[in-house]
Amino acid sequence: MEKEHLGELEELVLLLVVMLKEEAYGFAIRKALKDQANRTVTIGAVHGTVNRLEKKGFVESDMSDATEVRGGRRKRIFTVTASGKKALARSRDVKVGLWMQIPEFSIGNN
Amino acid sequence: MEKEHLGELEELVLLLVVMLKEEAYGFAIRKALKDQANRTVTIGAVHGTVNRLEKKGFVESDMSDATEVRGGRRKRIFTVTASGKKALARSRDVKVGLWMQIPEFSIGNN
DNA sequence: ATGTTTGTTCTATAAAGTATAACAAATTAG
DNA sequence: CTAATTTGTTATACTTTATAGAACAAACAT
Repeated sequence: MEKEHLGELEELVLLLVVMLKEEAYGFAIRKALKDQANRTVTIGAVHGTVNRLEKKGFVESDMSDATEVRGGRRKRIFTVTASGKKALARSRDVKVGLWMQIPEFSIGNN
Repeated sequence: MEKEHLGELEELVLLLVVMLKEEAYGFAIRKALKDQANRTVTIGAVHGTVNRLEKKGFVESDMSDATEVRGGRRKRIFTVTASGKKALARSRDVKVGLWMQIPEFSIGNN
């Protein structure tokens, strides 16, 4: 329990997978990235990232049934694993720990 | 004001540069990384990172005078720039914003 | 049946992160 | 004085993450 840290985009994507729940698939993640994190990336970047996260065991994926939306084909839905949640909590704790030691950056400020 | 985001190690190193103040040089950053962030990296990794941060304008550096410590040669001291502080604040705001939307990860929990 | 929409997969390149070795200056021991 | 030791930075090579774009696939509409 010391290795495996999340890259910067990996962390954002993983957080959004948690937030999006049953709606966590490529395009939706990309949209959330833009809306919620002000981060514009291509769809290829998103899929590359979730694939990496899956290989690391931080998410799992399953194909959904197709919806009855225009064109709506099957989606690959991602869900966070227990290991993924731990990685997120660790990353958060490290950063919060550092911020708290810097008055200028303590949460709430600025 | 939208581009230029910090990598994961870049963010930690930049935060430590802020914390270490006049003691922010290669070896000290590496030690703080281990003590404060539980992150073990080689000294080459640290220097590569601060060099990148300097190229991006997030830190500046100056050679200090040699100290009277055994072997103590001149150190390259890094200081955060206004632009670096903004990048840190932005990164923090994005993450705090996401965490707050996820009860499970809201600060204080876990 | 063919075009449009919604979505994933593939491939290539750039940027970030890691490890190791080479180099440099100051200190101390002989 | 000069060798070895300590404290530190630079250089180089390699792997992993991040980015972009195009190719591909299925469902729906006409």
